Amino acid sequence: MSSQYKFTGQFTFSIDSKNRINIPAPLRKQFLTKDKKTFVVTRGIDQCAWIYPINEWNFIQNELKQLSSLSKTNRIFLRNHLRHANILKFDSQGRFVLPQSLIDYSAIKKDVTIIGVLNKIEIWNPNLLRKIDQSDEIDDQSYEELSERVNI
Amino acid sequence: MSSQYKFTGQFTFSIDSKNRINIPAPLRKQFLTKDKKTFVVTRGIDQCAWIYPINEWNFIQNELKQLSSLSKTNRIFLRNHLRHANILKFDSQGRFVLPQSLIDYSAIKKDVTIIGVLNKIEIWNPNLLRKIDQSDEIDDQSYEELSERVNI
DNA sequence: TAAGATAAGTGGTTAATAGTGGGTTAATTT
DNA sequence: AAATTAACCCACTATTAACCACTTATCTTA
Repeated sequence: MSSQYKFTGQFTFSIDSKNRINIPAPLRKQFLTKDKKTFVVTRGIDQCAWIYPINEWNFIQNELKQLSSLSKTNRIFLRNHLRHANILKFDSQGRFVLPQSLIDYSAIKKDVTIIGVLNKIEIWNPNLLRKIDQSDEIDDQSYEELSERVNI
Repeated sequence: MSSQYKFTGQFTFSIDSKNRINIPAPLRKQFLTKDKKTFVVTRGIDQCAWIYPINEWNFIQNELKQLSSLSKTNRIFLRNHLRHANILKFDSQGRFVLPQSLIDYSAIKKDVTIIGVLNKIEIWNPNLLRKIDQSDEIDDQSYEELSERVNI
C-alpha cells in the first residue's frame, strides 16, 4: 500500500541557537493524527535532509529489504541510506533538533527552506536549493520520457 | 476518469491590500457543491498561477506517487512541482490570499485577470496576458497536429 | 420601468494561531 | 561530581484567519 501523506509547499524558517527547526504548521498537522510526532530524519540523495513519518519509514524499510547485498551498488546505497537515519520526535511547540551530522551534510547555517514532496519533507540550505533550481533544469528529452508515464 | 469541472470565462478583479483575490461567482459555484471550498494554487507552466479543485489535485498527486525518488529527473520534477503547491480554502466571502511567492512569480500588481480553462483556473497579470495573447500565436502547422487529436 | 430584494465585490477589525527566543529542570555523559 | 545535552515550560511578537460591515451590481416583481 502506498503513502497516505501528501506534503506540499515551501517555507523558509530559521534554525535557532540550539539547532532546533520548526516544522511548518501545514505539514505538522498531517503528523498529529497519525504517527504521534515520531519521524525519521536522514540524508537525502541530494545535499539536503529528508524527513519521513515513522510509518512511512517502515514502508521504505520493507522496500529496501528487497535489495540483495550481493550487489555492490546495493550495499553502498543501503549503508549510506540507513546509517544516518535518526528516529526523533518534535517537542510541544512542534520543533526538533537537527543532528549535527545532517547540519554539516546539508551545509545549513542560519536559515532553512523546508519543502513538502509528497511522502517526505526536505530540509535545505536556501542558497543551495536556489542554485540547484537554476542548474538542474530538466531537459526536453527527459520531459518527453516523463510524459509517457505521468499524465498531468 | 476525466474531470468533472468545466471552468470557462474571463474576469478582471483587483487584489486587495492583504493579497486577497476574489474567485468570480460563476467559477466559485462549481466548488461549493463538491470540495467544500478547498483547492490548490501553484505555479503555472506559463507566468501565471494555476488553481485546481482539491480532488482534481488529488488525481495529479496519485500520478506523481508513481515516480521513484531514486531517479534524478524524478526528484527535480517532483520538488519543483510540489513545493509551489499551496493547499488553501476561500473565506466566507469567497476569497483567498495568494501566497507572496506566486504574486512574485506571476508579476501581479493591482489587478488580476482570472480565466477558466476547463479543469483549472488561471490567475494572470492583465498586461502579461495581453502581451502573450499577441506574441504566442499558434501557427498553422501546430493546428494541423492538434486537429488529429481533438475534434472541435 | 421603477423599487425592492438579493447577490457580488471590496474593505477593515478583531481574535486566534504560528514562529521564535530563552530559561529551568531532568537526564546522560565523562 | 561536573559538564554537557536533551526535554519541558513559559512568554513575546507577528502573521494569519475569522468575522463584520459597506457599496455596487444584478435580478425580481409589482
